[in-house]
Amino acid sequence: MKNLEIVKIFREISYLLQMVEDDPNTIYKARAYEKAADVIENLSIGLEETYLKNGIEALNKIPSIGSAISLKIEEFVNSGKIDYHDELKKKMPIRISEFSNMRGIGPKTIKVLYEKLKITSIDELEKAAVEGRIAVLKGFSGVKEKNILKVIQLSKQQTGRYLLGDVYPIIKKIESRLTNEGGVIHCAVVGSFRRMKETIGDIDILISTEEAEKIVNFFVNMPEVEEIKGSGRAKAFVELRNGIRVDLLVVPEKSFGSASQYFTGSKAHNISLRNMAISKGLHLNEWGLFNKKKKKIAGASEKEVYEKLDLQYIPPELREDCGEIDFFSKKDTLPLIEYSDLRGDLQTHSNSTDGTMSIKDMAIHARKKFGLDYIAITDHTKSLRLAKGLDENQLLNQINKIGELNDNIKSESNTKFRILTSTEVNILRDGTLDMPNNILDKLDIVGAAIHSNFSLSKDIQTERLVKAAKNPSVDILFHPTGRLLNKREGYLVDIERMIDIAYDTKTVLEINSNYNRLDLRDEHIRMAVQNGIKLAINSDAHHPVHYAYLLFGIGQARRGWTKKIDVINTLKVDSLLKELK
DNA sequence: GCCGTTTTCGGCCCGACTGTTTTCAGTCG
Repeated sequence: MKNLEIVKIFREISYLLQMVEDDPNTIYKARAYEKAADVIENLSIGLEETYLKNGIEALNKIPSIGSAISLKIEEFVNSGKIDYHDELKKKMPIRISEFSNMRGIGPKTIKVLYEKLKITSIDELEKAAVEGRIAVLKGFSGVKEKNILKVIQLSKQQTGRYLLGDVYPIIKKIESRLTNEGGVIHCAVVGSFRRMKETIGDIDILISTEEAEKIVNFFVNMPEVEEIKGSGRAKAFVELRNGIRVDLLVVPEKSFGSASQYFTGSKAHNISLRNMAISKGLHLNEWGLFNKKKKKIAGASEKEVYEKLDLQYIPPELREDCGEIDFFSKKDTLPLIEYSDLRGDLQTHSNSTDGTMSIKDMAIHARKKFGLDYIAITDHTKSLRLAKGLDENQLLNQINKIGELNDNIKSESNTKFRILTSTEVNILRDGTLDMPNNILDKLDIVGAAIHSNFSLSKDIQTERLVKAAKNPSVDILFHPTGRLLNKREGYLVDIERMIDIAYDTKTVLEINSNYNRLDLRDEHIRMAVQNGIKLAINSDAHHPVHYAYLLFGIGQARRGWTKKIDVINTLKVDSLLKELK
């Protein structure tokens, strides 16, 4: 995938332009490259493939990519570099990647430091600050010099983005405390958390109150706070002991909707929305939507803000400026899957293999604590030795055992809860399965997954999955790309071909809800749904508490524009079984 | 450099906070 390489180059061009040029109009050129980088980063198609297949005109059709930038993409595909980028680097030979993630120090500051002190790297910057050569510069001071040293320390221990599931508990704890504090009218955690992004850079909290000063003070003095980064009348920024940054915005209740819209983002969505307001002669900011006479016409609720812009309410998970504004300006409706729509879970594990609870306990928790109507027990098969995978006889025994359990459930509790017989059958290197079809066909439902040989070439890996999908016994492909967030890229797979084959063979693709996986990812989900693929949202629970992960899977599904009807485990169990191959 | 329901030229999101510039530039979200 060349996309991310191009993104990096365009970001560098943007940064360098802000340093090299003094013309005030250059900032717009820089922003154009930045915007193009943002768009490419969220693209589900490959630029190289698009160009090779349909030429430069196809690149030109991508929003924010015009004639000049598409030429640069063409140049990169053909030669692996962009001359314009190299020229800019010659003019300003600094290590941009070292500076670009230093909070509070931007291109203008770096430019002065390069011109006055010939600083080109973090090491040189640190040395200059330690020696006191920065404080004496015009426009700088001892305070700023100290701040630079602090930011350098921080950037050295950069933790990057946090997994949604990792920060979820602490976010809920802080939200609950703030909600219950006297004077707080409404409290909402917004930002990328509310958009259910798979990773979170920081935590954004919005509060409506008439006692702003008191609330800001309460916030910056919470026990988790390690350091106050900044604090004003309407905003405060802190860093927690675990390193996460939390931003607070405080507004009056009558602005809660517009502030919520503004603070939820994404940034790109907000910019598009504000442009839309301008085109209607209106003005949008966090305090409200205003007309030409500066009279406020919306702001108390988000719904009101969107409606006054002639839009339907846009769910937070969709606010990425990826076509949602256009879509919701029309009368079409999008019956997105809701967080309460799942009736069952089609990947769960018991202590027969690498789970930690009995089948019966997994079932009881699913029914009583999570309100599910059915689960499939998908223990691993024999070739996954690490997980004590089941062989043919063990699997046949499990089928009998589940039959008995189902009978017991029926007679004991008079409920319709059902345990489905299933397995997570291992896909071998050549695409065959480690369990014969005559055994698999005795199961209610079959999931197949790759657990080995991750480094095969894209073609071979894709054919391996294609072969599994073509197997008439396989109903679902589990965690289809094998990625582990922040840990492992996943194996190479031609996602478009996989979607084609899934369609032809009626194979369901999984959205694995384990927050370390979230696989399929959002753009691929959207591509699958657009192509009529059916999905299953599963927890991959190895313990009953893991059923809670379904929340993250549904969030991811919504980010991929998934409708309730796209997801087979929103069906009643009988209808579900009829839907399968 | 991109883009078009006022525009193929002339616009380009917008407000808060910080620091030291007593009026604003830089940076961020």
